[in-house]
Amino acid sequence: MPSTAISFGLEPVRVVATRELVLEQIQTAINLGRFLPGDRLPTERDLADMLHVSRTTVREAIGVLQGRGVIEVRRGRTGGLIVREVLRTRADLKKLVRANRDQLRDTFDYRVAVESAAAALAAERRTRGDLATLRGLVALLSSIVEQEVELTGASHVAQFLNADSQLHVAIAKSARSSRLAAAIVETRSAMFLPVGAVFTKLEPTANHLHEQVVDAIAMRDSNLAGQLMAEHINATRATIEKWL
Amino acid sequence: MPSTAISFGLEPVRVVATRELVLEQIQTAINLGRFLPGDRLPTERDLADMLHVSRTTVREAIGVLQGRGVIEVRRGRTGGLIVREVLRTRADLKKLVRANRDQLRDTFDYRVAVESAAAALAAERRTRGDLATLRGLVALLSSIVEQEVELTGASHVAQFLNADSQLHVAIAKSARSSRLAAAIVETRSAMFLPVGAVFTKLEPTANHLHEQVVDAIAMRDSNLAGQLMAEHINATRATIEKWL
Amino acid sequence: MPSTAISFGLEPVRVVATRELVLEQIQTAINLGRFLPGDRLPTERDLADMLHVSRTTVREAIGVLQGRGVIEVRRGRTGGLIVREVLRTRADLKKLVRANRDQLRDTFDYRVAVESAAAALAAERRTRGDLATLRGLVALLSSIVEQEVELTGASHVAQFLNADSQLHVAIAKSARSSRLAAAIVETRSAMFLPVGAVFTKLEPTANHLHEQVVDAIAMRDSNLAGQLMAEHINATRATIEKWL
Amino acid sequence: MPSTAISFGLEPVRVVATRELVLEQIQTAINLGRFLPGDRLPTERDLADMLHVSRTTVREAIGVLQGRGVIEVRRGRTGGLIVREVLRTRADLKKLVRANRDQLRDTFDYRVAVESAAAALAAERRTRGDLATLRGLVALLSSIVEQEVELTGASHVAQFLNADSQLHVAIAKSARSSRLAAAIVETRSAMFLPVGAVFTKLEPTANHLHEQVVDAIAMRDSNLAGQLMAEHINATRATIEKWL
DNA sequence: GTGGTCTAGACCACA
DNA sequence: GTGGTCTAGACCACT
Repeated sequence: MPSTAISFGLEPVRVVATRELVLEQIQTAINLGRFLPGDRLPTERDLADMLHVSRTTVREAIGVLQGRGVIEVRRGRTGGLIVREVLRTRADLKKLVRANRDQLRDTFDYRVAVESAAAALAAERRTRGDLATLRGLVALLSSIVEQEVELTGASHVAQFLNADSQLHVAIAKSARSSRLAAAIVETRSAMFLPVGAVFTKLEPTANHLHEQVVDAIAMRDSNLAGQLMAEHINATRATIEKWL
Repeated sequence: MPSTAISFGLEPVRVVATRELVLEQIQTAINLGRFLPGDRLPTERDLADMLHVSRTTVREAIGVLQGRGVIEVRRGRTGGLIVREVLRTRADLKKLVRANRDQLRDTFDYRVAVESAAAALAAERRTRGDLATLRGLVALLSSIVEQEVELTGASHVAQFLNADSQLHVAIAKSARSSRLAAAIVETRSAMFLPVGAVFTKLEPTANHLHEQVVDAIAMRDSNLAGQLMAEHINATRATIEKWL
Repeated sequence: MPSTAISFGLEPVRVVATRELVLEQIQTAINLGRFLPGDRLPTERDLADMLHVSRTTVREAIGVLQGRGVIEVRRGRTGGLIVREVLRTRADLKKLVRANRDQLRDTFDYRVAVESAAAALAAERRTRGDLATLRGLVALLSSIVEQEVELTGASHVAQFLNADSQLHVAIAKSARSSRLAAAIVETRSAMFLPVGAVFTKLEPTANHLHEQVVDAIAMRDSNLAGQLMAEHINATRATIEKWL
Repeated sequence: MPSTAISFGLEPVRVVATRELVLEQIQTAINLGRFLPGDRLPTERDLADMLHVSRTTVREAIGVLQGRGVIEVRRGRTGGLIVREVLRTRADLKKLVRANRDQLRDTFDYRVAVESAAAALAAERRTRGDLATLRGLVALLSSIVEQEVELTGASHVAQFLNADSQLHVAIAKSARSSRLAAAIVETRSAMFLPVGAVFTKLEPTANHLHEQVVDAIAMRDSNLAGQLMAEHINATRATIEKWL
């Protein structure tokens, strides 16, 4: 039963400044691997257009990201906003992740719920076009896993995560559910830190469950798709929990 | 695959004014039946304290609610903010709900995902205290269903919905998942209109599935709890879809 | 040409508290002789109803009037709000009036404008009923002038002023002009002090010009009515100016 | 004779919120043509200073004006509060004016009274400086009337009305009467709609009576000045009445 | 003691 | 440097 303190269900509101939202958007995009280390972000002007805010506001967010060491601003013709290689000691990361342990567990519970539901619904609702997209993304992931690693381990993982995110979102889209899709994007961004901390190099098996999930979706086996997805996420959870 | 337009995952930010958040909080509390028609909301000053905003901001939200006809403002010592009986023709409601049909379906998909996950987790994690709370709420619901109806049908339903909301949130709390709890609160508020439109009087069976879900939670049968909850919500969905 | 300071015609606004308006209304009614010394005002409750404000607000105004010595509050069955005899030395009054000399002149200019216009229009537009009313009021005034003076001089004058005000307002009403009527009421109240100060007893001729004005109105002689009214007011002005 | 209902001269008080006064001030300034379509009002902060109120209060008034479509709000460095071109069909205007026909007549009666009184007094009291000002304004009006019309008819008229208002107020100032001046400003604002509706383009003769009035003032012919002014206003009245 | 109004000042987002 | 938003506190009018 609700405690008397919130007996009316009224909780303090959190004011969100526009610049925070902008900051979050860009940081999230980087976290999700949309921009890999060394990549150039769109110009300030383009970012402002995309986000429907003024350049001033974008600049403020950029300033913060620069301060965080996430991006580097280079001037001149060859310049722009360059995503930096994130260099953090694993010990630092572990400390950081541990501090948010409860939140992490909460997020995992939520991920299992939404991602397996999305997979189950996708099995019911996917079109042939959806399936092609999913297969394509699985293939892309395989090629990333198997590629010659010329990059640092971190970048390799980042590249994988980018495609991985696309796949999970594509599943939610095949499920025709915008709320689930939004939830997936949001939680993946929230998980970036622990995932980046734990997976410093790709296991050859990283993509196996993906294939099985997509197969289940192909076969329209709703229960199986949901179950496999839950397994997949719980596997990640287990790996991280062990590491902690 | 994501369209090129959002190829970077950067979407326009939605600036959220504090007053909108306040408005949403209060409207949600009313939608969930935390305040029944005829009830008095906390005073403006108390709301401001609860929500950690200034009275001015609260008043702006109050003004909107007044404009919507949701509350009535009475001045003087014995005055206050009174929740109004919402009087809309069923035809109007049907039109309104139909206009948001896609959104409604999306919400139901999402509800099935989060509520059944919450029930399943609750079966694993509930304490004895949680169970007592859940049983208590089920009993409360039963008594509401069985009571002599001296109220209007709408008020009777509203009273039921309030206790119903409390039960569902209590399940999420038993699952020790704040994200799921928040999702449940949010979606229930979003469903306020269609539910209010369809259920104009309580069926004697309205509470049966609740009992079964709580029994499954009591027996720590995770799968069953999740399954029954999904059934429960899908039953509501079916009723509404049929009505449309 | 407007000075640069108010080049936009925007001047500071004066905030008017409700209690001031209530105070003004009651004070004005007394100034105009609507309530004579010794009269009882309506009860607080009735005043509140008449003025469309709460009793609290009326009480505040009453308090001020009591403080000014304008009314006396008597408790009990025979009690009520009693208008007091105003006792001021003539020297005090002269000082008071002199302090507002400019304003007084301004008001006279304005009175000449509106009252003679009202008289002129009344000559054009009066009905037979209007005329009867006007004649009645002139007769009333005559009877007051001629009556045995049992009262103090001040009360006698006050009684006269009351009827006098009614006549002037009746003329504006015969002119079918609410703006002019309102202006007349307002200015007469503003003139109360100087007039009360100067006319301590009634001249036998006090009513003569009234008769002539009403005659002109009866004959529908617009110009004459306006001219006589201007004369009438300018006579008062001259008397006061001489006294100052 | 006054009805018993107001037998004590006590009428309901009208509570005036500061924001209403502010609204009125700004709307009046625009009505009088102090700000022409396309002009920028002073900034919110400046208006607050001028009107001796807080910016919040100004903003409330601004919001109403925006809602009325009277001004347009532009953000940013080059933004501000811009007076909009009022576009209403003449049929709409006619309907609007007709609805207030009684009030319009009342206002005209009052205008004749105060404006001709002001002109008459100005003839007696004007200084040489006043005369120069008056002549200047008449010349300005002439130049407006004769100018090549590159503007829309409405703007041309608005420009004329602005100077016209200045002239009439200047006459009241020459009369050394603040009450008359205030009355003139107020009534001119009240006539904004009908005048704007009727005079869609300037007649070449629009300024002729002005010249004659000022000549009469110059010659210190009080009666003539008042008479001509009355004629001038009655001419306008006749034009409008005919149009209705 | 409730809602209604106003203030003075601050910071934000925009162009 | 503009409008947009929020705050904290005060006083007022109502019942």
